[in-house]
Amino acid sequence: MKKNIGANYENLDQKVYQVVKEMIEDRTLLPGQKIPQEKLAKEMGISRTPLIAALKFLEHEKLVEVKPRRGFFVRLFTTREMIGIFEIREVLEGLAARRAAECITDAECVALRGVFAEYEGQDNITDIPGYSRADKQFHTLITRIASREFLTTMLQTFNIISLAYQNVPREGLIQEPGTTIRDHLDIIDAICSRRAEKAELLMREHFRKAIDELKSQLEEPM
Amino acid sequence: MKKNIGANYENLDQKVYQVVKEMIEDRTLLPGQKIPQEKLAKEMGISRTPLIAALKFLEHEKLVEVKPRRGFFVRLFTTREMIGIFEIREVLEGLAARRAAECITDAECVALRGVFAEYEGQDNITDIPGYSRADKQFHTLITRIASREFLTTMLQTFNIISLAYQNVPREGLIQEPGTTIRDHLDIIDAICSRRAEKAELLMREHFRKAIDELKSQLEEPM
DNA sequence: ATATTGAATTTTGTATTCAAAATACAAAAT
DNA sequence: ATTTTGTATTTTGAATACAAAATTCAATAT
Repeated sequence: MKKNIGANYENLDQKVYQVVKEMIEDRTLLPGQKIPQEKLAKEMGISRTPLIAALKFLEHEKLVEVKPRRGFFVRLFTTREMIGIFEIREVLEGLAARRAAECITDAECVALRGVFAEYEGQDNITDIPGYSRADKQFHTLITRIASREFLTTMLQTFNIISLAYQNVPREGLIQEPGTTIRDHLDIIDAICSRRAEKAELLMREHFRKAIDELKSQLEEPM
Repeated sequence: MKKNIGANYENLDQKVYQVVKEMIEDRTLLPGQKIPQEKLAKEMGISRTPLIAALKFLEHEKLVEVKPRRGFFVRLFTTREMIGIFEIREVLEGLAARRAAECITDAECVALRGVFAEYEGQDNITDIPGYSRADKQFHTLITRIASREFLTTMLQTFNIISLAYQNVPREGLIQEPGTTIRDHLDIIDAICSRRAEKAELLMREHFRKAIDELKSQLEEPM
């Protein structure tokens, strides 16, 4: 019998990919900035080869952009592009919410309800970083409960893009906590009571509000 | 003044990527098969470096799979995974249909109506390869009319996966032409009459039928 | 002062190299 | 006849090498 010990040996690419992704996420690498290959590779104690492989991955996720013969740059998104991204999140997370409602376990319900527990009933939410983290967790958790491989990969990327977007002081939140908390709790209720159609609908409405907000930030309408 | 001549010099990666993608699409490389790097690179007259870069791209698109320390393999999809892919296509192409209805031009309407023109009224469609090509074009065209950068990239990939799936004799079609032609024409009507909501709804229903068909092919239900 | 030129330097794209791991296969053992 | 072992061969992952392109920056011209 063949044992599978050490069968999935992780290669450097993946590790480097993770690290660079985090550097973009936590704004060690800033949007628009050129990525210094040699320097970064030296810092990480590796050669350019695995770094380039990682950057190619990130290019595909649109977190990084290549300008031929000039190098890799951290992607800078326009509001217009963000609208496109939120339109996709709208339908994809709508799907995730529906799927989650269809297959959530009781234990997962408890976890999901816990995410915003400390903000519930609070009439003026001031802890923006904390709320932002809860927001991110809310979306991640629903995606995970839906447990669809492809969906998860795709949404992880969009989540990062969304939170890295523009408004740094507001920690990436498009709308104010006071406005969104109600939506979040309603969505959680729909999912936990296994109302799939409703969960999808509410999630989509939730995103449409963010899209409207983004659209209002545009000079000319679309 | 600085001229921009040759500014966007294409690098090998992209060309190789295109070529390998086509090899998967036209089944020169078969699902499950290991990709012989040295051999392929030699055939194309390049080194392994750009080939690996291209394969990493394809890995991200899920057309190719890496098993660490054993190489790249053409991805083989299970019916269960295909269901996941079609669920995503359902909502994404629903979005594309809605967007298309919102911004289609008269010229594009003519083009769109042309896609299935030769099959309209035909009571028994026998030209499967031709219909399969029309089907692909239908989806591609709607996506292009919607003109959303991200959406286009993502759907291109799923389209290829879908058409490369299992049933080779049927050219990738999940359902029979006789069943789908009606759907297609209705969707085209909705888009051309600028009924965005309806277009999205119809497109989603269209996909749900394919999903049901796939589900019925499963041993155990989901 | 500003713009232009043209080395010197850095960085990129790709090939080459090399150790470590995987695979193939022949010989020996069960 | 099948399984196991040991060795040769191939392939991978990653570093290094290097020519071509881009950038920098000081010197010169406008």
